[in-house]
Amino acid sequence: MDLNEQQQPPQKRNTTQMMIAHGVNLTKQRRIIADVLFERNQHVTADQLFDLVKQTGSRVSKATVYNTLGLFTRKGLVREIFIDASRTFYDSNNSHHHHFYNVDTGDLIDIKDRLAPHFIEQDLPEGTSMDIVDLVVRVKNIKS
Amino acid sequence: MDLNEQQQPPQKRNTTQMMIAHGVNLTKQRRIIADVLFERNQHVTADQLFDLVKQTGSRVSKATVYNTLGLFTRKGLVREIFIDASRTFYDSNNSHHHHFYNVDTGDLIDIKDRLAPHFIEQDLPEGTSMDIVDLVVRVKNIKS
DNA sequence: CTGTTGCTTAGAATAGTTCTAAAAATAATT
DNA sequence: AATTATTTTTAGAACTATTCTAAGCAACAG
Ligand SMILES: [Mn+2]
Ligand SMILES: [Mn+2]
Ligand SMILES: [Zn+2]
Ligand SMILES: [Zn+2]
Repeated sequence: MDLNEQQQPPQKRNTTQMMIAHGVNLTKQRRIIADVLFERNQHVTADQLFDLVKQTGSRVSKATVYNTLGLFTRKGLVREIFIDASRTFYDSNNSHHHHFYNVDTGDLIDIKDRLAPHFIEQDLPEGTSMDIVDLVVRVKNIKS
Repeated sequence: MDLNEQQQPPQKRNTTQMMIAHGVNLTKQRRIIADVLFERNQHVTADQLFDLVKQTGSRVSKATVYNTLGLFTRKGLVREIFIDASRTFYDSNNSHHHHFYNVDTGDLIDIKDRLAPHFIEQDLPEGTSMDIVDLVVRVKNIKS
């Protein structure tokens, strides 16, 4: 339902370095957002992230949270995951991996290995059965 | 951008039979919608389907289009494909397959075979390169 | 008929997201 | 430093896909 802890050990990342490496200009608000977002591997909605920032005592507008998530996505710092029309998650773990989404609980958790879809069924989370495999390969035009 | 023709030959399907087989009660509006939707394999948004129905001269409310697509989805007649927060497509081909989505053109086309994601790169549509593979395995709780 | 249930409908409401336009911060230039 | 240009933030309005509401209609059973 809410934030989903990840299995990987939470290695503290240098958010300043990350932003510079990806060509993101540093600002006060972006630092705050990045620090909260990359504190650990997690899947958060824009609204959840907005709340998390608030909980640290810092004040960042919701518009900036959206703007920053969009920027981070374009720059490759985070991955957008579209679960349905009203559930967009941002994945602070930008490495290549896929997800289990539990339609009953709303849990969104990582698939550890790059398993072929046909073999995933063997490794479902405890107490769950396969619902639907949604694979969308997004391609882009080769710029000429 | 708009409706994407599919590669498969459009075999006319008996929509009445389909609905009965899936436990959908027959109504005037559901027949109209099913006839338009299953006329061929296609990926349509609710709004596009609403327009298509209008073009046949029949009048069905937008609410009923949404209700019917929801019902058809629950009964397994169609598949929902969530491309992003404002793009939900309904696939009139409910057989197990995946999709290429072109982020530049908006084209949504079928992936013919059940390829493992790692081998898909070899078979991209002409003039496109891989953007992102979005695989979400939806699981559900085993009811006790 | 009469009541019950299921279905359709218009329009209102919801909610996630984007837009707008102005202020603030930051950087560049003289 | 002072001025100018650029970027960023912000509150709130606007947008839009979808869902909800509540009333009417259709089908059907008793
Ligand atoms: Mn909240
Ligand atoms: Mn339209
Ligand atoms: Zn993840
Ligand atoms: Zn398809």
